[in-house]
Amino acid sequence: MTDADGLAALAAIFADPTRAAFCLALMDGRAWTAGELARHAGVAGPTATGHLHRMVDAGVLVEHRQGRHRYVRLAGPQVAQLVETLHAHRPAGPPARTLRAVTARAALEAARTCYDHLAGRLGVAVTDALTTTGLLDQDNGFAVTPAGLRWFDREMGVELVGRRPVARSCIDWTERRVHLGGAAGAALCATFLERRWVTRVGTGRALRVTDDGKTALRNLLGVEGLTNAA
Amino acid sequence: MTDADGLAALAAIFADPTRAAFCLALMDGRAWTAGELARHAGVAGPTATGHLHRMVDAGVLVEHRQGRHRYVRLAGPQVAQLVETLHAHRPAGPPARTLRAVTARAALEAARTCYDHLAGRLGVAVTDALTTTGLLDQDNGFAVTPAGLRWFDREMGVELVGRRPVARSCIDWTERRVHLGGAAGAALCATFLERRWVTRVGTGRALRVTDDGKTALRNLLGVEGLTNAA
DNA sequence: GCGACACTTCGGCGCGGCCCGAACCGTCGC
DNA sequence: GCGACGGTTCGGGCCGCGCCGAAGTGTCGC
Repeated sequence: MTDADGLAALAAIFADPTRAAFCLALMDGRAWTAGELARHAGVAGPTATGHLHRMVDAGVLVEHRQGRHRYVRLAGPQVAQLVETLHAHRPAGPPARTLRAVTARAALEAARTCYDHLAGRLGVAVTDALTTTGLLDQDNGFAVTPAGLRWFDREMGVELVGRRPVARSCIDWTERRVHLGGAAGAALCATFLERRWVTRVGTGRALRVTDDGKTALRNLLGVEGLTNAA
Repeated sequence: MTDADGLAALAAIFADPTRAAFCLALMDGRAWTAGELARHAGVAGPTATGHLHRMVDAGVLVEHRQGRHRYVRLAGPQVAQLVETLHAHRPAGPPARTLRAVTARAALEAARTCYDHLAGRLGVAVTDALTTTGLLDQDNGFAVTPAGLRWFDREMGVELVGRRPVARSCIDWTERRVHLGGAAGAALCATFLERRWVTRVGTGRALRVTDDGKTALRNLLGVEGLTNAA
């Protein structure tokens, strides 16, 4: 019976619309302040404080106090994956009605971050391109080939060593296909942002591929025809 | 915001200890009657009825009425996987204290069903043995090799054709390793039960490997030293 | 120091969920 | 038919949770 209690306690963390909104916002992998989350979810300060306490106690979030700010972020990739899984299995709601919602959805489908790596059509396209030479599908994830290691080192300036798993697969919420996560995915995403091949749109998870980025993706990976959101 | 609502609504289904207990019980892949579930979870009839209605409406369970009985089972492998994921990520409770709980846990760790296929040390051992010849680790699951297809046909008397995915990987809750799910895993489990290589222990998910089973596993797959629960 | 600000604690309100007992409805066995 | 039985519906009690406004604490900028 205690097993069921534990499962229920974990599920309860995500079973409130406000806490779920926090989680989805934090899926961009960044640390948000309590106030930002409160405004994002449309609740008052005290309400956000209570939720954050509960989520930190449950180990779903970690906090980092700095001056008068309280930053929180997802506790790790396992949590991000759990959120993504729940998100993918959630009953499909009615399609978006307002223009604002439609364009936001389209932007997310085109390109976004999934915790700390690339997702959406962009993420899947990049992963597919890498799979031809640098990645091997493997038990429960990807393995980076020696050629892939060299590619990351030369083209991305990232040496993939040490901590495991270096590559993890993540099922995409909109595409329903796997894309690259893990340390390699995070490094890729960080490099793309650093070189301004992609830029964040607004405050959410959506990304926009820059002109430089389109050129680079075509030359480096042969990825074509990435359309932005309408 | 509607995204968060959907995620929360799905999580809420699992956020009650009684419903969670139902889900864990149903993880044996069989159909249970409302009364069985009520007794198992220690609640009264009306309470179980209410929960089952809610879970069926949410699409987590499917029901099948037969005479004065109402049978329910998990709606599909996706739901089973979601439950298994939540179960794996749940905060580790205090270790079992009573002798009864310890032996029950040990039995589950040794061998059990995971929805409709084999799990625990038995499931992992069988999967490992098959991986040497009959299975290939692959993107998001396993692929059955031609040799594997022949093996299933000749040794198990099962022709794996048609519906996909024929093989799926499932992360084990106790072993933290992948094991064989999908149609192939289900066929394997069904054959093992049919030939009485394994038998169900009590009413739960636990399995016991029979003497016949030990012999067969050693001869067929070279799997040794499967110990039963204490 | 002294406001402005981010966050927290406290108290209280109201909704919704979980649970049960009692009564009701269909099915099964005789 | 007529009990026994599985399941359901109804009604009501209860507790927990989510929410906020007001007041308090610590930090930053001047």
